Amino acid sequence: MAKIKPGKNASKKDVITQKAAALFKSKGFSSASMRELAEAVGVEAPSLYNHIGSKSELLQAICFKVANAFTVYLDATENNTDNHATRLEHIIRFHIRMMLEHFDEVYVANHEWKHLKEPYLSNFLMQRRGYEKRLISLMEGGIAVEEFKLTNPYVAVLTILSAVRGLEFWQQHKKNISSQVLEDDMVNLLLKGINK
Amino acid sequence: MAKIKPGKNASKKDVITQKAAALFKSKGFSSASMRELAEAVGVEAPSLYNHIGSKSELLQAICFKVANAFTVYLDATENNTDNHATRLEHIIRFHIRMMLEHFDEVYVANHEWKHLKEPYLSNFLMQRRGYEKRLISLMEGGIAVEEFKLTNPYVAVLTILSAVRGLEFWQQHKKNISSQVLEDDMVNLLLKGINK
DNA sequence: CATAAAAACTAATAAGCATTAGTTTTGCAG
DNA sequence: CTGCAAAACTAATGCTTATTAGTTTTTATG
Repeated sequence: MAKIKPGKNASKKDVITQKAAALFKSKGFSSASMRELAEAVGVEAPSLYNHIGSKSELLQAICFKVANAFTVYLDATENNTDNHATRLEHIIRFHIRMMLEHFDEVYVANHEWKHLKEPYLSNFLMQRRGYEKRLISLMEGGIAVEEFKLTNPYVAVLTILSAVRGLEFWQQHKKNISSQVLEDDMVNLLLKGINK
Repeated sequence: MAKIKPGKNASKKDVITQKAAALFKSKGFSSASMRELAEAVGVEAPSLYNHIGSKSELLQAICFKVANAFTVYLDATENNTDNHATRLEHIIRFHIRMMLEHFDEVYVANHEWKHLKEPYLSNFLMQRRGYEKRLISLMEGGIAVEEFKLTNPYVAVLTILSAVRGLEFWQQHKKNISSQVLEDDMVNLLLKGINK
């Protein structure tokens, strides 16, 4: 039978990982079986193991790809000289676009990280916690120079991250409202509430 | 061996359901086993079936208990004569308190509803969709009478619901910040952004 | 104290799971 | 066109799962 044909830029492993993200999203990591994944890929289950190490490894790849993307963007943001409000806006817009453009993977990283095995679970949580702390620092800095309203920075960061995460529910209505309008509307809503 | 002792107001089934909510929250529905649940209850796994019908039934009970609580509160809210902003504030506060006081069950309803079986899955989604629509109507009404800023009502409702849902991440910091402060801060943040 | 129901127990079933072993097919390099 | 490595296949293993059956213990009632 025919081999899995890799796309132009995607290795076979990448194809499997992408299908896994879609499957883990729709059924959850634990309920998703390797047989189902194999069927989505167009192959028998044991054949997958010519390309990947284990089911867990797929979850790891997805979660850390997402986590690293956010970390890298935040690194870049911290190294520029925009004011706090502008930097925050860029970060929010990046979150929204990640949500819209890499929906399956972001969804899985947000929902299924619990099933990571040690030491990956701890690593993931540490990275996530570090990310939050850096956002909180940005918020505190903006409050200190009076770019943002005086408010609990934890609550503010939570509210913003959670609101953006909520886009996972909006996927269904995608057709009724353009991505750009959605992005602008949500950014406005969040910033006009926090900007002084 | 001793039977499960029901509390003053809680039947044995209620005890099992509460333990199930905690377990489903921490491990996810699919990964949680009836053996683990039995251990948490203090009994052997097959003994659970003297009180419940199946694992699925537990998930149904949890999800619909939560869904019904929200629906009942919204019914009451729609029958009073407060203005739109006040009604919205009450609803937000109710969501926050549900989140803080019935954390396990709300978390499970939010995260594990996917594993409901038909026809319960469809029922749940219909009820949820109906709830969202009623909130959107409230938002549209408030926009029409200029109590709320002119904005996409879908995005506004999404943002509010998602922000409140995000409290599931804040559980850890509970000790550092009182429930009342958290509630007030979050309500302020959400309303000052939406109120004209 | 006797009796009956409720609820616990142990043992067993059947299905599904990720993964490994061993073999055959495919496709590219020389 | 030959040979080798990559990747597919089939078959099998061992484990875990929810749930049922059948039996014994506990609890409440008269």
